Amino acid sequence: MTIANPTLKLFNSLTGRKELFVPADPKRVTVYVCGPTVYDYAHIGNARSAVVFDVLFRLLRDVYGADGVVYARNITDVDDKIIARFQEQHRQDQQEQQEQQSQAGNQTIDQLTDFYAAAYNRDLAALGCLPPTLQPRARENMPAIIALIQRLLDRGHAYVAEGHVLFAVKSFADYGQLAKRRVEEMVAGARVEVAPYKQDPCDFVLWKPSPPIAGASFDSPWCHGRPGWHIECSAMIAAVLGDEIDIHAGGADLKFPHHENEIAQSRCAHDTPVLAHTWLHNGFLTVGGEKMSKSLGNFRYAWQCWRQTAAVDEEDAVVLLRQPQAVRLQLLSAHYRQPLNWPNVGDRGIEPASQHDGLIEDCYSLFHQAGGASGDDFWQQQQEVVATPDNPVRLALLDDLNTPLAISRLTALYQQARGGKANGKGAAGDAADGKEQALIQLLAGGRLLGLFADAPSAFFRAMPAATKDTGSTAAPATGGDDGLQDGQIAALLHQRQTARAARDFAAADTIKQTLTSHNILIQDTADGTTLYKRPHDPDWRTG
RNA sequence: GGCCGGGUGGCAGAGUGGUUAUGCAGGGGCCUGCAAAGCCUCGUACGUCGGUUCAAUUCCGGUCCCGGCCUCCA
Repeated sequence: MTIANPTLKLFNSLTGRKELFVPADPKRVTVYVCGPTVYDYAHIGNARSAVVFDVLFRLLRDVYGADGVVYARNITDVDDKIIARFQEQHRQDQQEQQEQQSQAGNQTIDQLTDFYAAAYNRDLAALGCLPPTLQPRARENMPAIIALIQRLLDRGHAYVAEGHVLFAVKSFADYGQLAKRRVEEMVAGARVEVAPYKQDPCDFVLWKPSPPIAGASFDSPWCHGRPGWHIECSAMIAAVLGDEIDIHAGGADLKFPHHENEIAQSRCAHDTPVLAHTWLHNGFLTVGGEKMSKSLGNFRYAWQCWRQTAAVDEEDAVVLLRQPQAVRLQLLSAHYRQPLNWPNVGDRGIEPASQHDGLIEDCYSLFHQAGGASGDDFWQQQQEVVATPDNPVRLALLDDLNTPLAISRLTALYQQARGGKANGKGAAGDAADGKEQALIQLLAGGRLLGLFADAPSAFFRAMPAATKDTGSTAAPATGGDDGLQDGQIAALLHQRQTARAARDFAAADTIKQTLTSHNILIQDTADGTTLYKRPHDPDWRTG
């Protein structure tokens, strides 16, 4: 595997600088991203993190080869919030006996975590995220977690107090390195939990006692209980990737204390100079300038951004409000380290169309046009296409994942491929060839961003009906099926032609309005024929 | 209080020591009976005050705002 142009630069939170990324082993680049705690659906801000680092995964695969990258994203299925959620659900079920088991009908904690883990993976798949190479779960790694805690005890970095096992922050000189904080400063103005059994206010829990709870408590050498929040990641990283990894990523709010504590645990247990060489942290989604969060209540579930219900039993019955790919592009429309403003939900409760919805559709139109009879031939032939080293989208991503720039480059490739805005310098002879190449690189560049996974025909079949802001108070169209058959449309168009020929424009426009009200778009052409299409059709039909 | 990050045209959002992305919205034009589609085109923005410089939105300093983290959080 040749490594093409391996000049990936990434902003490393650990050093505070943009650095050239150099993996320890180019044949096995190791990446760990903090995954979800599965007690609820992911909101769109959670999805941002996964989407951003999915782009990283794709770029690394491009540079180091698909087999050269190991990407682990955990599932946290042991957590106080999960227990709380389960008990709350249980109470509700008892209160509303007559109600049919709603979303999950989760009888056990196992079922609850499995349910939300599956929902998480499904939402991300819809957003075009590749499955991670590995998806370790906390509960399945309990022996590794316990062994790691024991190791920290043996090495004098942890102690037992009143049934708890605690990490001794004082035993680790570099504590605070990632967050760039000093322990004394934190304690000073601090809101750290000062428990009497802590040797130092900043010490944090590795293991805590718990009464037996099916699926959420475990035996250990110290007491029956469950692990603290941070130890699972340390244990799973070591278990599936190694003691020292190349990249560790997550949301900016995980930097402290979560990642700081991971570093302390892992480095003290393994006696390593770093846990990860490169640390990446993504910024938040904001709503009206405020961080989107569950506690503020200003969040949207990811699925709400493109479908009406979370139910997925019958895919065909699900009404798409928007293309999930367009939601993905919107998530990538700001640089990952910056905050990204998420528009307020409109009166009708649906996500406003983003400014990039049109680009996806336009690109697909080109693929479809290039795709022969089925419309999919081009897309099929280019299944294995990769970006050239100088693909402008690729170059933008190599510079610290500059996705906004990449999107503008995508737009330029689209213009080139379509032959419009003749700023393409390939004016020399091979204009057609240049367009063809641009189209291929448009597809390849888009795939680096995680777009264009669907075949054109499938994409257009799934197109939501036009819900352009018509000011109508009616519910959004539920699919654009309007009862008008092709024959009826042709007849109406014929009538309109006749009226136009007679210069009876009032009659002609009445017919046009009828068609428009049925979501049929029409287009008169220079040769006198009239074309029409429904919003989800890729091509104009002759009428 | 400590530590980060940011203030760019109507909105969103890149970037750069001098030629000033991109998208959305908007204006004008071609085309059209009218539209649609397409094409062409326009808007010279960088919080504020100083400094460095031939030249600063871009570098430095002050200042004013805004956001995040320090507690569960992507």
